Amino acid sequence: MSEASVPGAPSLETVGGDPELGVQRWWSEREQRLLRRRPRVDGLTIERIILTALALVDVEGLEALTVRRLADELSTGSASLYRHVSSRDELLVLVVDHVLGEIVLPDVGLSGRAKVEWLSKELRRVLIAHPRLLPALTASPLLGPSAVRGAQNGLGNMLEAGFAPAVAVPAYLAMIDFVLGTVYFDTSRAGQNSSTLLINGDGFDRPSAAEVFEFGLRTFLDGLTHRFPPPQ
Amino acid sequence: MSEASVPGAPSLETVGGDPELGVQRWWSEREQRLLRRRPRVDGLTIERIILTALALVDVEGLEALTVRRLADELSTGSASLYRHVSSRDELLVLVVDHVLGEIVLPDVGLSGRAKVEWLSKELRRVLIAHPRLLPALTASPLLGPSAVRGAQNGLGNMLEAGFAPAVAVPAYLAMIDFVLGTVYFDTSRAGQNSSTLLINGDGFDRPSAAEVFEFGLRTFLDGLTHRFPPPQ
DNA sequence: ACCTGAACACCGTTCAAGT
DNA sequence: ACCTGAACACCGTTCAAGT
Repeated sequence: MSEASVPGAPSLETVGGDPELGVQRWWSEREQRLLRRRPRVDGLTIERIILTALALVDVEGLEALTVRRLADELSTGSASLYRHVSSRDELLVLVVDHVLGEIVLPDVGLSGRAKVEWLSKELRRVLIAHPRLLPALTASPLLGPSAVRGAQNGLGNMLEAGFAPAVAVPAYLAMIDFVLGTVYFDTSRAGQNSSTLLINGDGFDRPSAAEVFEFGLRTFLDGLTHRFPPPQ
Repeated sequence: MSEASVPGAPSLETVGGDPELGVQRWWSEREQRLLRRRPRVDGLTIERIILTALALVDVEGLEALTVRRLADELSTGSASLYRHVSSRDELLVLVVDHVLGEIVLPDVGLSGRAKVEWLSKELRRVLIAHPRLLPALTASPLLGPSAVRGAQNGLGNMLEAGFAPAVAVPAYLAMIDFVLGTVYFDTSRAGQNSSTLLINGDGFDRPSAAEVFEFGLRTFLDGLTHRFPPPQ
């Protein structure tokens, strides 16, 4: 997994050379590259690679996704994979965006608040469907086509729910942080027992991860409506 | 980083054999072991190992923390480190709890709600101080002595703020998820640009990570008070 | 008893040599 | 032009041999 860039380095989006993995320009240049490309003779496609990688992660975990192991799974050599992806990190970025593509956008007929709730639940749903992939979520900025689609819908929903941009933007971002936080720590070992055993030790009931999510989402949205009542 | 245990496996806390890394019994058995231990002649102590590992992560990132490299840093061989920690994962667990030990608990004179806010901000503060360590947070349940100290204080604050246990418990857990979510995604590459470039593209102002955190915390706590008004 | 050099079984990635 | 075997420079971890 790649490290964060050095603070103070020039903005990655504007520099002339190769763009950093996963930033906006990286995605657009990748699209150009894919269009220019001739079909490969060996039957290997990036789609097949991504699906096989995801299946491997789902079944055996992120650690099992090694370039060599994936090549085995595809009956080829590890070097051959490097004709389709330039690094293991790039592969992870592609798999993550593929999973975000499973998000079903809310029906346009729903109210703004209902759309906000729908999208949060969908994000949680698709991520929980692939719990062992989650540590890869932080490997790159979430700017692939599916992530962008979700973010545009999500922010749009907040605006449609009647919040001014100066409220909708931090509200949207805070809600994403909350959803990712619950998913991350509820499915990883961090949340598995976490503070909870303690709580059991104190004789309190332990709510399920889903209950904590519902509770937090509802409380946050109620607080939002309470702090910023919709204009009449 | 270790993988989550197989779902459906017997509870890790109650089985007879060696407890899984980071669970409660693991911590207590570790304490027993440390008490029985004679001082080492080579000057290597677990404290020195933890501090050196944390410094290495802070300066060069989590990837640079290899057993071999850490051994170099301590002028010894990698095999020698295995007399103090049984794996790289165990080392990460110890470093994470060490960092949580930097949390300053709220002054007892503060109100319940002020204590809740204080602890959330402290958790955020100590984690942000070591951004490159964060991916290690999910490697194990957070049940070390410092994590337990923080969790007990955190839940206690919620109760002291006047919420019934059935509210305080999910509220506490949801808030932790939110704090960890903001820290995680604001400091990792995932949040670095995230949905935010998009937003810039749409002409909206981009709030800072700190602003999103403050906004979310305040909104959540307001929602909590609104949904569950304190008895008189 | 304690310590550790050297080995084992892996990694991600590159590149010269093949077709 | 496309593909890939074999190598390079690493890993985490173990264990027999040393003191």
